[in-house]
Formats: sequence, C-alpha cells, structure tokens
Amino acid sequence: MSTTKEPARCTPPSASTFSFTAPFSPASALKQRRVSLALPSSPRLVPAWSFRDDSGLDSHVAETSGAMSEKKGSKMRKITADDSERDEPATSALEKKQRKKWTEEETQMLVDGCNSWGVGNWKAILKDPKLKFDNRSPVDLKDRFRTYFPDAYRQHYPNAKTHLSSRVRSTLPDGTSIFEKTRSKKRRPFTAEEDQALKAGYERHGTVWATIVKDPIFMEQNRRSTDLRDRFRNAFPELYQAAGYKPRNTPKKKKREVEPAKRAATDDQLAMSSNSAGPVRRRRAHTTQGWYRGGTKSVPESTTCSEDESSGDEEEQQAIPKSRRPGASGTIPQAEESSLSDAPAEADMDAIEPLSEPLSIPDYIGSSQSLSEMTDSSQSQAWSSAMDARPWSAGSPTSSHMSSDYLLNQSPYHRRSDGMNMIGKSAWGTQDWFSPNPRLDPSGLSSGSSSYASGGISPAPSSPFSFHNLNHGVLDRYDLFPSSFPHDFASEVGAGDSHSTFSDPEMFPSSNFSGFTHHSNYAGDLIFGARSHQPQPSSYGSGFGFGTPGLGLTGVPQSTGVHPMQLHTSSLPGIDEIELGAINLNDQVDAPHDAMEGTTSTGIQKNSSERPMGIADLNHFNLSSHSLGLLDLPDDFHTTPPATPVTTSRSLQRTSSHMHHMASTHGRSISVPPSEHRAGPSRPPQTHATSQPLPQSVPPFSPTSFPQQQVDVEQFSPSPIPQQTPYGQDIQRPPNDLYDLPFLDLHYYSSNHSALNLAAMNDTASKDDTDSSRRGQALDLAQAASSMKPVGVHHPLSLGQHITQSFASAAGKLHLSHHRGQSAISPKDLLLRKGSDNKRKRSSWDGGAS
DNA sequence: TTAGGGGTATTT
DNA sequence: AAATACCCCTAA
Repeated sequence: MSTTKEPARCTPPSASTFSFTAPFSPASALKQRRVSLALPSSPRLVPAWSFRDDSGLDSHVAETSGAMSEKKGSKMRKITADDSERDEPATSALEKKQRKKWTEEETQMLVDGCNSWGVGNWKAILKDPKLKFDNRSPVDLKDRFRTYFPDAYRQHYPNAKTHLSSRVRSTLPDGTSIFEKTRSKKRRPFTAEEDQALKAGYERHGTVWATIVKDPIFMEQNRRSTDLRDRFRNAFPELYQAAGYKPRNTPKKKKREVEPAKRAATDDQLAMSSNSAGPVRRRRAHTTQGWYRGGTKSVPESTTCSEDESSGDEEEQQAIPKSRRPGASGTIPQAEESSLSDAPAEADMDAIEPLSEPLSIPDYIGSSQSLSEMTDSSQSQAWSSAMDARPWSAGSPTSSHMSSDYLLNQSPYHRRSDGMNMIGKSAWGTQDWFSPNPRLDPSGLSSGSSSYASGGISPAPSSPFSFHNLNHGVLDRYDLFPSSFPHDFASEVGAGDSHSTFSDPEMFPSSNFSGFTHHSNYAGDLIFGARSHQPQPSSYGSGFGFGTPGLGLTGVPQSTGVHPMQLHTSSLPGIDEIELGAINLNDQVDAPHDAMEGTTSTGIQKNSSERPMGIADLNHFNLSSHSLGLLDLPDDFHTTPPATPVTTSRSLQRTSSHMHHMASTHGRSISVPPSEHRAGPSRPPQTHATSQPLPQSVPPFSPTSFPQQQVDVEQFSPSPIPQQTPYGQDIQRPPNDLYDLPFLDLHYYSSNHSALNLAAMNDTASKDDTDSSRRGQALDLAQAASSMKPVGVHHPLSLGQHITQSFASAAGKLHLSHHRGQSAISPKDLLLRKGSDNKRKRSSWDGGAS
C-alpha cells in the first residue's frame, strides 16, 4: 500500500536500460512528442449503437484452441481476483491498478477505435460509446497499442525507443496496418430518384445544396451537400454551369477557368480537395512526397497519415496531373496553385516511380473526382489494400513476428517501389520461407513485369469507384500514367470528393450538423477549410462491404466470431462496425477472417492464392470489375502488383534500425505523432454515414464464425496455412457470408461477373489468372513475413537493393514521414530489425526476441 | 492528453 | 531468468 506508485524509487534499472538509451539524448533528451496535431478531437461521437458489445462473449478466447498466446495466462491471472477487490480496498485500487489483461475484445475495440479515431486519440477511443473497454485509461490504450501492436506502434511512434518489438499484429495481411484509418466511404451512385430530387431541389432551392440535401432521399443516402453539388455537376452540367459553377468535367470546357475564382474556384477546391484550405498546404507537403504519391504519404507520422494525406494525395495527384496539364495553370485555382508547386515533384515522381504513381493516382484521382457522384470514398485505402497479401495468414507460421519489416513492406509504397524495380519474384523468392506458396512467386514475377500495371492497379481498385462515375476519369488516369490526359481528368479529379468524404462525419445524421463547415450552403462554395484535418474518419464501412478496405486488422486475435462482418451486416448503421470489420483484429491467424477482411478491405489484392481471396478478391474484383467494366481493363490491371517490395522495406528497416533510429531518435526531432487521424479531424466514426446503403450488403455473416483464433501469430504458425490453397481457407470459411458481402458490393457496384469470378476463384484456385497480381502480393507479404519473424531469418533480400531503391522511395514514404526530411529512411524504420538490439530493455519484451 | 520511458507483476 | 504484459510517471 502505501507508496504504491512511487516513482521508482530505487529500482535500479536493469543495466540494459541505460545502456543504450541514448547515445544522444540521454534520458532527458527530449523526445519530441507528438505534436498532436490536433486532434480534432472531437469528433462527435455519435451515439452509435453499441452493438458491438457483444462483448459479453469475450472472454478471451481463452481456450480457443490454444492459441492464446498471451492470454493464456490471462485467465489465471490473479488479477482477476481483483475484480472483486477493486472495490474494496481502496488501497489497492487507489494505489495501483491491478493488472488486467486485455481481452481480445478490448483489443479489438482498440483497433476499432484507432481506426475510427486514429491512433493516438486514446481518449476519443475511450470515449467512443461504441467501444468498450474495461476500465482502461487512455494510457492503457496506448500501452496496449504499444505492446500488442508493436509494429504499428513503431510506425506511429517512430520516436519511441523503447518497447520495440517486432511482433506484428497490426498489420493486415496485406500489409496494411489495421490501424490505418482509412476512411473511405463508399461511393454510392446517385439513383435516379436522387437525381430527380436533386434536380427538383435545384429548381426549388437553386444551388443551395445544403437545403436540397435535406431531402430525405439524400438524407438516407447520407449525401452531403457537396455530394449533391458534385452530382449535380455531373448529372446536370448545363444547369450546373448555369448556376454559375465551373463545370467540372465537362469535356467541353475542361474547366471554366477563371470565373471560378469566385466560387468556381471554390468549387474546385471543394471538389479537389476537401481541404480546401488545405489544398495548398497539402500540396506542399505532398510536394515532397509527391513523388511517390502513391505512397503518399510520407506520412510523417504514421502510416495512417496517409489518409489525410491520402486524401490529400489524391488531390495532389490530381493536382499533379493538372499541373502537368498544359493549360491548366491558368485555370487552376488555388488548389492548383499549390499543385503547381508540386508539379516538379510530380515530375520527380515519374522519374522515380512511374509505375507507382499510377497506383495512387488512380485511386485518388478517381475517387476524388468521381466520387462526387458516388459520394463515397471507400476506396481510399484501396491502395493499401491493394497491397495486401496476407502472408502470414496464408501461411506463414512463422510470420508471427514479422512485424516491423513487415509493415514496411506493407506499405503500399514500398510495394510499389519494389514492385517496380525489383520485385519480381526475386525478392520474394529469396525468402520465402513460405516457400510453399508457389503461386506467389509467379505472381511476384509477373508483377514485376506488370508491376506497373499492378501498381497502378492496386490503387485502381480503389478508384474503381470513381470509375463508376467517371469512366473517363478512370481512363484518364490510366492514361496518365502514360501521361496524357491531364486536364480532363484532372479537372475532375479535382473535384472532389475528398472533401466530401470528410465532411461526412459532420454530416452525420445524428449530429446533424447544421452547418457544414466547409461548404457553404450554396453551391460550390465549400469552404472547406475545416476538413483539412480530418482525414480519416475511418471508414465508414459503408454498407457495402468494401468500405473498409484497408483496415482489416489482423492483428488482433480475437475476432472470434463475430466480427466485423457480422457487425456490419447486421448493423448496418454503424459505420464503425463496418470499419471494424475491416479492421478487426483477426489476427493473422485466421485465414478466414482474412477473407472477410479482404472483403472489407477493398483492396485486396494480393491475396492471392494463398489467401483466400475471398473477400479480398471480391473486393478486388469489385474494383476491377468496375473499372474493368468501365475501363475494360484487364483484371490484372487492377490487381495490384506484387508486393515484392516488401521485402525490401523490411530489409531496410531491419538493417540498421536500432542504431540509426536511436540516433535519429534522439534527434527525434521529428516527432511523429501518430496523428494520422488526429491530424485530421478524426471523424466520428460512428456515423457511418454511408452505411446502409445497400440492404443487400447486409449479408448475414455468421456470427459464429470462427472460433478463434487467437491471435498471436505465432501460435498460428502451425496453422493451416493456406499457402497453397489459399482459397481453401476462405472457402472453408463461410464463404457465403463473406462473399455475400462482396458480391453484394460487387453487384451493386458493378459487376456481377465479378462475383462470378470470385466464385470461380473460390472454387478453384484458378483465379490466379485473374489475380495474378494478387499472388504477387501475397508473395511479397510472405516474404516480408518470413523474414520478419523468424528471428533468425533474414531476408537476405536485399537490404541493399531494396534499400537503395526503395529506399528513396519507400523509405521516404514511410519513414520520411517522420522526419520528413531528416534522415532518409530513418533509422527508425530500420529499427525494426528484429530486435535484438535496440533498446534493449524493452526490446526484449517487445518481442524482440532475438 | 499523449508520447515516451521506466517499472513491476506475471508468465514462460 | 528472460520475456512479456500491463501499469505508471513525467515531460511536453
């Protein structure tokens, strides 16, 4: 009793501790902290229903088969005893909290929360009514995040020197982080009724979209006023112009130019970026990043950031093209201006990674622009998803640890880069501990060749949405690659939904904001400034399955049965759920989940053979199908490229990590807060603005689902690895459910055949063809995973190579973010390595293992 | 409030 | 004993 907390009194730290600590900054040093961007804080939480709680079940899976890694003990914990205690003696209670193990449920909540609110917004997460935590404090959440998702932690908190570990739980199979935020909403094409209502509304209210949007029909669709404007623009271009707006895509004019300055400009801005104000900012920022846009993000902080940025990127991308575009300059409004500046960057990009670009670009572009019509943006993550592959799930037993490296790999960026360059199978070939997955290889290779395509593709999927609307847009994008089309598409792109996306949060029904910050009520004028922050509100999963593409969490073990999918399905309403679904922790473990996840995650991609593909594929397909349909692109196209690159990244990280990062760390001047979300206003997740869209989408997921899995990958190891039979797993799983979603989505969006394909795929593994790319991805992942985890394993791959190549690009992307400029890759990244060294102390626990 | 570092209770 | 998971403290 007594002193409980005292600061550590004497406790001599283990030697280890000091040992390193710092080369530089000794303890005191300073860490930089995150700047907290802003935490917008506030996302209002929507009341959301809390279904999720199901918690009841929880229990951590206790047995679930044994897998429990950590948990096992949990049950035992004395702590439990506390429960009773808690009350009692204040003493203990007061003094210290007893240890409470985290349950999977809680962990899942955490994940969900991170996705909804952004990593680092612990409070917000804690407050989220939807999320239930067992008397945890924000710090607890943070700690859990740190300990359970060390890999993610590293990404989000590059400055952290301690607690390093290489466990990877936070990454999805695709490599994307579960925590990413993604926000994307899905696009929901305007229905005839809506168009009608829109027109009628226009006739009645003019361009006062805010008024028009009040029409129940729009409310139901969660359309934002900007969405209406965008749709109006597309659907009734003439009226739109008549109303004084600049026509967006109209082929005829490209842009109106000029006039716009007033509002038109606004419009563009709006359209272009949600962050109107931001556009400039962003752009700038991007500028640097511009080159990889795809990667985007430099994400200074976290991976997540991508979102914002991603959105921003989108803009940028758009911008880029624009900038490029010939005449654009004049016309270009503010946004463009910024973009202009970027232009150079763009060029760089091309130079650097031509291929990669496409990826992101498409997505963004497409999304942004076309979105308008659809209004949604779920794909955002597409890019990320594209990457996905679930190595571990597939089979990397070992993968359990992959972690850091893995992450790196994950990053789309990396992928891209690698893919572009090296990839090929080589990378992965080397490693594959997974060897078992033969398929992967091929793909990888293919990817190499196709990398470009694939690269482009990956994003593409996401973009698909956009495509829906703007077919041409899509094409354009693609064209872009080659370089063409600037204006048109650019213009459209500019348009933007991005903002809309953001706005969504605000829009939420529940809150009914009266005012949208951004846009003024009048047409076109969105102001927008507001949004700049918000990046991600996590996705809402829209009703469609795909909403959450990127999120799928794998890390968390639990997922027991329900999961996200269920949630969504049943509860359409909650975006969160959807997100969750995406996010769910399913740890890598479950392949099945993966499927689900995949689904959710639009991206998809990689999955490939190993993975079931199911969902993912579906999603993937969706995209592709859409796009294809529209574009006629081959599946491959969509498919993301192989992820081979992954390896690369990892290697990089690994390599030097500690040291460097330490150093860097010290320097840490940069802090990078995890702000991804934060940075932006995190949107209130709950709203789910888009959710519900399709009843269809509500497939029944069986709640039951999987028993568990625990989580830790490790345990997983033996597991079934589907390497070769990717589908198999999925299939096993309740494909129906999974598929259902996807299908639904697919259908909804576009193609039936996609569904079919999926089905086919499922059955056979044949899909390979289609997905060749996926496979590649998978491979990549595999590599990553492989290397990562096993302690010993190294992926020989190529640090050097990757590093070199990717370094610039990839490194820059990810890590750079932090430092942004400072160290290139930042040692931090490198940290990953397995571990051992770093800091030690903590390292060990982190998993350092070694 | 959070990031980041440290400590300790537990588990392996 | 090492590793781990959870808790705390403190600087910013």
